Amino acid sequence: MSKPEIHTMEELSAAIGVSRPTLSRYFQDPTKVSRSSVERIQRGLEQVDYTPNFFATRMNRKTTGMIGVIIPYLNDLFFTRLLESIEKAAMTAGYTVITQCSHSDPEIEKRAAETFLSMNVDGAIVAPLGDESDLKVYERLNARLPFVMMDSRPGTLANVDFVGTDHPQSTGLITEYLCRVGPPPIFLAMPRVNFNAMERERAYIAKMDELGFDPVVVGTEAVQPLWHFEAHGLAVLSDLFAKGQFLTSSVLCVNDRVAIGALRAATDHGLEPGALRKGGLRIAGHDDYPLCPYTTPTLTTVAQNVALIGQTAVDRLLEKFRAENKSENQVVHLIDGTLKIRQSA
Amino acid sequence: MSKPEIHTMEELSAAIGVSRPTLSRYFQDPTKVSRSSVERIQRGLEQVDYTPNFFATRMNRKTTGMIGVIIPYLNDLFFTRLLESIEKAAMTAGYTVITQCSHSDPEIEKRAAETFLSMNVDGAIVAPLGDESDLKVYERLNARLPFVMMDSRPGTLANVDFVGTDHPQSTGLITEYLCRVGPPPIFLAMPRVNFNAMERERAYIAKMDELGFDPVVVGTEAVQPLWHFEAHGLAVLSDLFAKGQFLTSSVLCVNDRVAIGALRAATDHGLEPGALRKGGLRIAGHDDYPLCPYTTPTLTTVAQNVALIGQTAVDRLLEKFRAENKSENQVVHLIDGTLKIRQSA
DNA sequence: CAAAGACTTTTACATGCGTCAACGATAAGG
DNA sequence: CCTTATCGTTGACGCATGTAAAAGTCTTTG
Repeated sequence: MSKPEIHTMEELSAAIGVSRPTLSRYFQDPTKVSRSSVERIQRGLEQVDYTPNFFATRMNRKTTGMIGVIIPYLNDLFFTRLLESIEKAAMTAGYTVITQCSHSDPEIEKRAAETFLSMNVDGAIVAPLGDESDLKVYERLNARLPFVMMDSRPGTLANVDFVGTDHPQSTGLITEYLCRVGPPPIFLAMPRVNFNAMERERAYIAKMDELGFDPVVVGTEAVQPLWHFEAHGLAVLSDLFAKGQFLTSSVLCVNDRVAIGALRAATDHGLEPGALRKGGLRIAGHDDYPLCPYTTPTLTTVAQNVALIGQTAVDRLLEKFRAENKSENQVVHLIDGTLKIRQSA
Repeated sequence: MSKPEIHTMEELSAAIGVSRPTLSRYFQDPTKVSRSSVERIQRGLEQVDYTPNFFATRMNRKTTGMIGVIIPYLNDLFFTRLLESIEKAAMTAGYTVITQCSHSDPEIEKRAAETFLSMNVDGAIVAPLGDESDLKVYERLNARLPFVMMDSRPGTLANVDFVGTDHPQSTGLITEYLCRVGPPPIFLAMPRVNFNAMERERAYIAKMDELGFDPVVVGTEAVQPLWHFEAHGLAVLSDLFAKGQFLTSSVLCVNDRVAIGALRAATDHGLEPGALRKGGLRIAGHDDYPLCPYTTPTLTTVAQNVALIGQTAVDRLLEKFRAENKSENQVVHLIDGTLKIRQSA
């Protein structure tokens, strides 16, 4: 960069002969400055290297143009897709997204929330960690900011906007499908610390009851670190196979990552899960993880509409920005899942 | 929140009877304030709800305590693992990580770099997009900040620190392995826009030459959107199978995601890739994607030491912080890959 | 040609906190 | 009890920009 560096608007204003406040207005919205000044400023900017200081601008503006997003895990393509759709929606609306990951640690989640408050973000979107989270963190955000909870939610939290999949619908859909085309499925669950995992488990049981079948739930004990979903599915199913159980049943997994582990367990035991093998083992998941079309066999699942969830969360936040403090009622968006029938069930 | 909210240090200082500068020093480092003041302040903080303003603190400090990180894709577990290791290393060192994703768009990558400059981050770590990136963006960052490039690098960029896998070593390792235990592999490449993809391709050719085999490279034409690696592997290999080629060869894929697509192609064509099938099709990848132990067959690959790469990148940045402007020479850390022998080859 | 009107620009103050130099208090030494 | 050294405290200024109100400027109208 051979261009001389200029660090403040003051210097810039001296360099190109336009007053500093005019420059300030130019950088916020060039149309608020007269045609002639715009040209003078633009000619000037070509000569030097200057960008307004991020902190100084944000500190004084009423609105920071920033949205804070917290997700629980990073190493999960479901959340990265969600994040991607949020970032794109926010970018389109002219907002900057600041992402923080809780890394499965409630303490980090709490710190991230405090950071957002101290940054005066315009709003926050949070996908909560689960049972171990401090609910006060969410209440605090909700009380002080436009706030939307996403993906999963604690049952006890009142008056918080929510956007996520309609799990009774989505899990009901695949449960019904599995029952229709083969033996009724058992449910390969997870330790009951994740709100969605619990919702899906309940939805499975409700649908089974409705259809007149006996629900069977396995895998609620933690045998692996919580976020190693594949390892969990593998361990639970391997264990059952070793005992000679469920070798020719249907298995509905709480999510696709668990299902991928389950597929491995099945293959390890010489089984080939698939819809075509009437009466044989079938395995299905939930989410439509991006790798589902590439597993062997390809994985039957229910797709969450990730793009719509992210977009809706941002849209709802934007609504709240406009509504200011006209205290509205709680808004809950439940989005339908879509059956993705592939080879595994 | 029944606690009264306090928005400025000024108010807080009035509320608990300690001068504002003392509070300022307390929040930066409590040991710089006398024992008695610390107690007064802590008692006061229990009564009210206050956090120092993020922007105001950052604007005035010489050092912002922030590290900017840019990664090219989000929907890739390799990068999320890298990000995770960076965040943990940075957190341990007391730094806050601000992450931006380029979403495969050089324009976004450029904006992210500008944002970091305007935020006065203490340093930046960038995993570049590839051939389409504007190299001036990296030069600009390197000239103005402690800067480390990570994962892959443009060949033409001089005097920039780098941390990444030693691809001649890692790719050489698996090429040699494949040649040793079976027929010499063809290389399932990618369009030549990704620096690492090119490095691995060259490393494969070099090793094949060294071993006296004829290198064969396929898949350099783009048939899918660039970042759909699995779809690329599937499409390229399916195409070749349809023409009756390479049905019983070995295939070294440029990375594991491509290999996962290749596995699917093989299975679709009734083939069962595996090391045990002497003379039959074998498929291997590169990276040790977290799902490799769960694919069918489990995927043989070379692991990149993600944790070490992330840690080293942060460490190097910290070194540069201390070194100030004592212009040191360029430092390049090349980290060995490790062979992960599984079922597929 | 003067006055009114519609914009622009500028003046002056505000934002929330870091930092230094001067100040004050406290404890050790005589 | 007074002096000196030490350490923590505070007043005053600085940081890079936003913003409301006052002061231009130029065009339009009577």
